[in-house]
Order: sequence, then structure tokens, then C-alpha cells
Amino acid sequence: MARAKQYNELEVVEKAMALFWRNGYENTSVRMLEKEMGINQFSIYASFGSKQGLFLESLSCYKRKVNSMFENFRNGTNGLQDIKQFFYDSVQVPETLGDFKGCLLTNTYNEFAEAEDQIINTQMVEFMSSIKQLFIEKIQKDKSKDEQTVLQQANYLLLAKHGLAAASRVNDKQEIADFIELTFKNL
Amino acid sequence: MARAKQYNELEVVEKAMALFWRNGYENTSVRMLEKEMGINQFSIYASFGSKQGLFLESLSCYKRKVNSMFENFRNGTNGLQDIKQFFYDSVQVPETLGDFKGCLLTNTYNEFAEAEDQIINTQMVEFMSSIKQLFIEKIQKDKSKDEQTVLQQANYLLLAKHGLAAASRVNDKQEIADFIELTFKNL
DNA sequence: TATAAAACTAAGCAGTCGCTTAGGTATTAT
DNA sequence: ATAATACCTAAGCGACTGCTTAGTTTTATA
Repeated sequence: MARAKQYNELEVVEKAMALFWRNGYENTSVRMLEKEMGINQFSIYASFGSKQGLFLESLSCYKRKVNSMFENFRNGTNGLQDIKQFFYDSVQVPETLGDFKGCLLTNTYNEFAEAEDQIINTQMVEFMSSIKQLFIEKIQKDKSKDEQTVLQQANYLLLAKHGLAAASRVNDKQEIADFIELTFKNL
Repeated sequence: MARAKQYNELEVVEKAMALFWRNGYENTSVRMLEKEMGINQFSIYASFGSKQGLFLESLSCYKRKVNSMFENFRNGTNGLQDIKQFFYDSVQVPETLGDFKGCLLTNTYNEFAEAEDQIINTQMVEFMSSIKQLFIEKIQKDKSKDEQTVLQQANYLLLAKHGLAAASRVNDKQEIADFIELTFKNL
């Protein structure tokens, strides 16, 4: 038999994820990745096949990282209040995990918005529509709202969340808090 | 004397602007630019000095394009209603000028958010704070609002505008309309 | 019409991109 | 101890990046 891998794939993916998060996909080179991950290019391609393969693994890693927050959100029973808390949690994740900017998934969604990369585009669309579906379910907790109102408010919150993730890369805490508070005043 | 330039600088900048708008700064190469502009790399560097110089000219070109909309906004006398109209106008500009995505300035703001490019960063910050100042003046038309409320609502609208520009690259008309309507519901 | 100035074309610079390959090295079952 | 296995290092592939330079063509003036 042969020798075992001298690195833990989960550990090095985590480092790759951090680098992709900081720089985006295109502005992260394989040379940068091998330095950050501490392994050779050969090993990267042996383990992940391609830069895109590594990126997809990094997205999964990110999802695992934020999963507990997401589970809190999914399991809450307080309707709109859950969504508001989800907004606050979302902008706090980056500083909890380190010195990062925005949400890796939303950043990716924006970076690949016009690209023809089918695999990544599909992942992003699925992610967005699952969030929208969750919003709808939370809003429906208030039985007095008709279907049209529910859909309108879900659209509103989806764009607000998207915008929040984009803006949180450049705006300060006060501006973000003002935004979240006034966003939910309108519902 | 020598021969005259065989191209109009304003015309070729317009074509460069379109390409930067579609692809962003980093994903637009000088080779792509020379094809789109119809002139040689030598001429690009003779007229604009560098890729960044051409990009700055493209930003100015973009500002000229949207200037009439901006003047309408500045000259309006209807306070919040002006801002709402400004939101609607902003998302309509891309489809008026062609098949573009989002706002070139906001796209640039996001792309350079973490970059160390001083010249472009400064341009972006100035642009943002001038919009914020305009928002403040519009909101102040309602004399009943105290200073804190004015600032809070200005922050809110600034992030909403930023988010709208980001989201308008990927969301459809209905979602955008829902967002704008609910954004102004309670102000 | 000869000349100087500027615009033009096209080739090429060093550096980086994602990815591959050759060959040495460490680990393991026999 | 040995042979098989698979990891690891490092060099290098062609294609691309922003930018430059050498050499040619055009044109207004003396």
C-alpha cells in the first residue's frame, strides 16, 4: 500500500474558503491557494480536480459554517421576528468568523450573475429560492395577510437581504442597524 | 504637421464604458477593449495612458449619461417622492441604454470595495456621500422630522439604493417594484 | 515637393493564469 | 528487505495579462 495524505481535506478547504471569501473567485489564483492551504498545486488538483471543484467545496464549507444560524432561523416560530433576527445574524457572521466582507454566497451570486458557469449559477439560484420560500412561510404565520401581500413582502425582504449583504461590505454598523430597523417597520 | 486622429475619443470611450459595464474592470482585458473600441492598443495608451485611465474616462462618460436623470432628482421639490422616482429611474437606466446590468458606479463600488486603488476608491466614496447629502436635503423638506430621524432615514435609503442596484442585476421587475414600494411605505 | 510630426500597425516584453507532467520520496503489505 | 503504491516537489505547458517598442504610413507645413 501507499502512504496516506499528509493533510486533512476539510482543514485545507476551510483555508481555501477563507481566501475565496476575501478575494472572490476570479481574484483568487491557484498560486495563492497553494500558499494559503499549505499544500502543492498537484495535491489541490488530486483532491479537488480543478479550481472550480475546490470552490464548490468551499461553498459547501461555508454553508456548514453558517448552518447553525440557518437552523435557528428555520426552526423559529416567531414569523417576521425570526427574519429580522436572521438579518442581524447574517451581518454578524463575517466578524464572528474573522475579518471578512459580506456573505460568501451573496458575493458569489453577484460575481457570477452574468457568467455562463452553469454549475455555480444553479447552486446560487437554488440557494436564493430556498431563502425566499422560508420568508414566505414565516410571513404566512400572520393569517391576516392575503397571498399577494405575502408574496410582495417576501420579494421585498429578499431584495433587502441581498442588498444588506452587498452593502454590509462597505457600510458601518450604524447604517446597517438603521437599515434593518426601518426595513421591518414597513411590514 | 502630422495626421489627425482617425477616431473620436468620446465615441471610443463610450464603447469602452459599455464593455466595462458589462464585465467589470478586472474581467475586461485590453485586448477586448481594442476590439470593441475599434482602435489599436497603441492608440488606447496614447489617448488614455493606461487601462485605469481609460476606466476613469469611462466612469465620467457614464456620469454624463445618467446626468439628466440626476438633475431631475436634484431639482425636484417633492422631497421623498423625488427619491422614490430616483429609485425607479435608476433601475430603468440600464435597459434604456442597452442590455446592461445594474449601475456601473455601484458595480464599481462593490468591485473595488476591498481594493487599495486610491483614485477609484476616492471617486466612489465621493459619489456615495453626495447621494447621501441629497437624500438628507430631500428628507428635510418634511420639517416635522428631527435631525436623528433624518439621518436614520438617509442611511436607510442609501443602503436601500445600494442594495437595489446590486439586486437589480439579478432580480425581475416585479420583485424590484415590490421592493421600491415597500421601501417608501412608512417614511 | 521635401520634411518633420504625429498616428498607425504589429510584434514582442515580462509576468501571471489554470493545469499537467516527470521524477524523487515516503509509506505500506508482503 | 522488497516491491508496489500513491503522495509530494518542482519544473514547465500554452494562453492570457497590461504595457512597450520598432518601424511604417499619413498629413500639414516650409
